[in-house]
Amino acid sequence: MLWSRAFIPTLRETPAEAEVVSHRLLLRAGYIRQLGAGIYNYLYLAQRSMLKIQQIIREEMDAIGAQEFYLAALNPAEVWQESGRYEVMGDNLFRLKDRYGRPLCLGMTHEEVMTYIARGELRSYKQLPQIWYQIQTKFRDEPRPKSGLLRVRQFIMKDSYSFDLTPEGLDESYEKHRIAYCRIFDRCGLDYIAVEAHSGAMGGSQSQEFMVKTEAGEDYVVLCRQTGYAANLEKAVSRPKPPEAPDPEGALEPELVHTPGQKTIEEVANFLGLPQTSLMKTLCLIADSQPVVAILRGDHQLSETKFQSAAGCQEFRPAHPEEIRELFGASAGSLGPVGLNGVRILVDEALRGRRNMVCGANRDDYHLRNVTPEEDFRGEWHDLRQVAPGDTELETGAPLEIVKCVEIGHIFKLGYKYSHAMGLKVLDQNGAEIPVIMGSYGIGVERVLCAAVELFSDEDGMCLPVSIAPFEVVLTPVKITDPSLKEAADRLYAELKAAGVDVLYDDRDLSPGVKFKDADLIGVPFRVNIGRKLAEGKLELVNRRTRETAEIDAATAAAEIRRRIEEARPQARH
RNA sequence: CGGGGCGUGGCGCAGCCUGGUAGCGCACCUGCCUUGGGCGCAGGGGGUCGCAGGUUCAAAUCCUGCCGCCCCGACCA
Repeated sequence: MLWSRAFIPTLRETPAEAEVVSHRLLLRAGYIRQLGAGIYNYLYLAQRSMLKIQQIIREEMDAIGAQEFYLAALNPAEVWQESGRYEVMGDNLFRLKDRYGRPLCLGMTHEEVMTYIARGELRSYKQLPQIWYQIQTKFRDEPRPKSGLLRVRQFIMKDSYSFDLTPEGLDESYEKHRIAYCRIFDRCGLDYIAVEAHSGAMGGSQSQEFMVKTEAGEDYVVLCRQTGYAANLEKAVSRPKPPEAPDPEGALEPELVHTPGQKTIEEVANFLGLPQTSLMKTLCLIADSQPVVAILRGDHQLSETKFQSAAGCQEFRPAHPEEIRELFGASAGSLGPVGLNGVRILVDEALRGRRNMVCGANRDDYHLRNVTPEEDFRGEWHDLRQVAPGDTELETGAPLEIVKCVEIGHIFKLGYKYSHAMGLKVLDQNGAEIPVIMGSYGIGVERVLCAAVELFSDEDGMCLPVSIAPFEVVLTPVKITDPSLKEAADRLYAELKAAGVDVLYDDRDLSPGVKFKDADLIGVPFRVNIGRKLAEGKLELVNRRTRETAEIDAATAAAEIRRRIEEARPQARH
């Protein structure tokens, strides 16, 4: 492509609304333009990168025997009503009506449609396993689109679905995907982490997310460098920091303490001269309309996802002050589990074995000393707390760190959720009807691009990996009006094109500084300067990421450039 | 949905408080000049001041309502 003919609207200044690095650079480099909140147009450069990412995905999916479909994005509501997700997805699902008033929605993922196809056509165990995938636009009415392409309302996703006869078969399909995902992200040149994940509203058992560490992310991952443990904060487990003070010994009876005006854990701890670790925190949640009480160590935070699974509820919210008053006879500053009847009590594992702690007395301005779980109250033991800084690895006690990440892919075992809901069954060897077991596997294509930009950029712009950059090399004759430079550039351009290299030829009559700045900004991994050294038969090959400059012979430049591009191309390591 | 901010040529902003001529930098067009890191000189084009209503002789500016976008929170396969 000739730069003089290409639509690459680079900006010298950053549009005011862009905060995160990838958003700023994608705008400045002329990759994307915004159309509305969470809605973007992908211009020439973005589309080239997106297509390269999709091609890598396609190759690796095909390599595990997956079959590409093209599915309807416009879905009749009935299909989603069957699975129950028409309600579950709430406002996140874009809904519309056709001219006759029939309800439709825009697909935010395609479990329903894939299951719909499968149940109509799959009849026999002989047809399994199957892996079907699509690379298509998804729609989600996000409550708050943000961070450029990282959280949007319309985006491209690769999603695949596996259909197996047995759980063992699902294990195989899942493992195939895991390896394919590693290969895809390797080939896209990303540094990523595979972490244990919560399977959330999708339902299912085992689940892993592929994460890229970046400040622009919205997920937190708990990592252990020594043991390799890696899990989403939503599901991570840990060994808590030990209590700061020993518990009083002995079989002491609960004792009322007057604590006027002391409501928060911090206030009560200070008032009594105890560390927060000697207190119990009592939270009241309304889970699927039923009150549930959660007891945690004073310094710990409730993990919402863990609470939800422990309570086994669809949704929950903090109780309102009136509800708390009615249940406990006290307000939120003085709640405790002692003497509570008829309410489910969930107790965090970190309190197991603790004795004679402090909690609220269910009487305003009073707390109780010497409260011991299992003796003074009973509840169901669960892991309820969120991993906190300073916690250590559960088994080994090795240090943990918590890092901010963006999720680029997610694989999980769905199990029978959709086959049951929608009646997907096949006949086995004995002629008996058995439900099909499913898996679901997604990759956010824009997020792969964003993650690459977040990972590889500097003050001048992007430094994209060769495999997903819109061009592999840019030719920059320093002075296009100089016939000898132009002639050399023309020839090299023709040779590179003939060699199958993705080359952008900056044939614009602009000062070299402008051309260098533009090339740096759009992130092409190699630049060839054609300038003063040409008289000696030399060109300069500049590596965008390292800034290393090599002199190469003009005569054999095309072959040399090609060699270096291939050398720089990220390889699958799995 | 709660809190905050912003809407003025393509981009970045000033002007608004204290009503009266829409302005600056970049980008763009023409010509000359220049050519190894966003070059110089000269000339030029482009704006319903987010929308609607109100106050006023007069509104970008004051008042009311609405819309849009961004950020924080809530939310989120």
